[in-house]
Amino acid sequence: MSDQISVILPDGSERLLPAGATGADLAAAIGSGLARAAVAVTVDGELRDLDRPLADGDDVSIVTRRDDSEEALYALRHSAAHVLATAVRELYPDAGIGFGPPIENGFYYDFDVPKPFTPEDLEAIEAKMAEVAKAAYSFDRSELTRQEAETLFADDPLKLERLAEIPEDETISAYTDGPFTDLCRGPHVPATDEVKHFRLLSGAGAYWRGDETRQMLQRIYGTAFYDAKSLEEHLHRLEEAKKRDHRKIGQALDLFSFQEEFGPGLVAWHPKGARIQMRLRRWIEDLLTERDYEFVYTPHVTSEALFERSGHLPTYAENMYPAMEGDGESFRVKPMNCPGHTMIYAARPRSYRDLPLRLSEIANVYRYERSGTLHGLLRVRMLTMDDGHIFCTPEQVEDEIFTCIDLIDVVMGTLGLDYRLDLSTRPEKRIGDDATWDRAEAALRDALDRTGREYGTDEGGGAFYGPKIDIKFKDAIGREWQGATIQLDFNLPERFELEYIGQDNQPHRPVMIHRAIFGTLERFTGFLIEHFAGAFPVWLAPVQARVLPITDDHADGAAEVVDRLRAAGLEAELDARSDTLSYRVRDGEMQKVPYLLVVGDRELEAGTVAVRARGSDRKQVVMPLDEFVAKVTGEISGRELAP
RNA sequence: GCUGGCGUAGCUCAACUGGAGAGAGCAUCGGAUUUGUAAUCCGAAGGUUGUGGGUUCGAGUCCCACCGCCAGCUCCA
Repeated sequence: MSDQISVILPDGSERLLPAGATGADLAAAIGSGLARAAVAVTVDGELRDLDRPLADGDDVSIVTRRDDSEEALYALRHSAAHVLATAVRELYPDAGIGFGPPIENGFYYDFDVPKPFTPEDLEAIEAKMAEVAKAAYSFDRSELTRQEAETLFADDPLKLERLAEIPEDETISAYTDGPFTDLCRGPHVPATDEVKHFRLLSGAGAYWRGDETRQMLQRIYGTAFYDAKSLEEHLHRLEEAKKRDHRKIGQALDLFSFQEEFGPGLVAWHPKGARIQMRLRRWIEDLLTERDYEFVYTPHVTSEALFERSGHLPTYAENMYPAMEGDGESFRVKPMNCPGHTMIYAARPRSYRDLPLRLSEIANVYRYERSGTLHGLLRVRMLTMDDGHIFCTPEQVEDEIFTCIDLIDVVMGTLGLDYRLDLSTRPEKRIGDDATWDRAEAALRDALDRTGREYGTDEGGGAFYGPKIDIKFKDAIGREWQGATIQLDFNLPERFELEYIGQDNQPHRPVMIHRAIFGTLERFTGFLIEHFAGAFPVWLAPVQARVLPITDDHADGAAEVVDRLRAAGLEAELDARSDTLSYRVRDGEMQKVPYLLVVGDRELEAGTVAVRARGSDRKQVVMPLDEFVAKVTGEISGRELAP
């Protein structure tokens, strides 16, 4: 064995190091500044501790606390989780130790303790963490035999369980920081004093291994950064996100309500919220009409037999409202539209000439979601799907998928949203033969390739009845949302024995595509509220213009302006309250009205309006009323992101 | 569904360790004011303290059950 090794740096250059040199040694060899900033390394793309030896030929990159990379934060937060566990063990020596991974924006750790942590407990733990951090314990890695590990964690049943699952050929490692040792794959920052800027955020119950049949542990969530400013910014973002909460804004703007009298998860759309719904609905209906969809209506309550046949009752019953009885028969409220649409397909013989048959129904469906999962508009029990099903030949799948993605692109583009596509392929448990799956996945891939967009692949993430494409998009503050889905289905055509007569005069089985663009109007509206923080572009805004007469003398003139706006199709209202103009301007701004039109002597004489666009402070533009109408109707018909 | 927390006027929040008729701001209503771009003044009304039991001389406050909401888990559009 040579006494020197050569490693490759990110710029492609090679560096000679003594055999046994570590990442820290490499950093020191490059420069003292780098050595001080280094927290970890990546070797061939894999994140590792700084103090592990490098091997000849390794592709090494130093991860520093300054580069704010995902890797750097990963190592820090993973270490912060250990600091948390160290602190908890100091305060609660008998606490069982579950998992403590870094997660997006932070970390958590699960503990087995007899009593949940209170906010005061969290404060005490946070204080203890600061002590642990200050003590600057180094994170020491040790590799253990299975035997040693079992001895070491003999008192920790959760760790033993985890240990038993580690494959024979995998190295078992543990990390020690001061008084605490944890079974852990690593890597970590060099020492606990790197964990300076952290905050514990909340505590909550979490099932061991995420399995609801297992015991519940107490999870503590926290976050950590390398510098105080980033931590502050993150906490500030959390505050901002709270202000955007659609439940708060929905209340403030009088868009919708949830009331005990309706029942959990059941939303009542007030007039202003209903306007948003209506705009979205008309928009998607127009888009679908242009794309040769046919609109259908199917019963909201149907015989239970339909859902027996579709397979929903055997597999989906717990998400369905209980049966209601009548004339000795059982009926169910529909949780999905697909069985109904399938029946429409099956209502008469189909020829290949009829295909593709594109059916859409923007209908309310009801799902009996578990009570604990309900969440504002984002998770409800009455939901309005912009549902559609395409029945087509296998050869048509690619074109149809492409058209669906293109439609999504139009919708996302109009709203100014960046999105990404993910293909989910065949899972272990599935129906249909491999040839069918091969063809289906290839069709989805070809359609995705045709878009020219990048897409991710989730191998094995498809539904048992077919592969799918998911759309994820980011909102104004960087949060990712699950949006549209396009799903291939071999199951329902099978169950309902759907057929079409092909060119060869033989019966064939069609492919069914489920797709929703918004997903549900409820969730999508909730998303839009948070994305725009209630300040909708004028085409979506529930009130598009509000007219403010300066004094009572201008009220009649202002009312005429309102009439004129309404005649032009705008949602306009008059605010002739006897409060000061300032007061009414403030109210209009708080109600997020896109345009406030002030009307006084000057305007009435000249036939103009003084336009204050939302958020423009004192800047106002005086323009002829006709010009304003032309401008805004243009913005509305173009669905512009204005003002 | 599970674990924990919370539930006071339309909204946001007060009410000392259980102690007299549960207070305030905003919103609402009435009056005054007639306003030129983010809160004019005065007044009034508004609550069986989520619901139902219980403990107590006395319960918004303590106990139990139920309902709902919130956070998280699980599930998911």
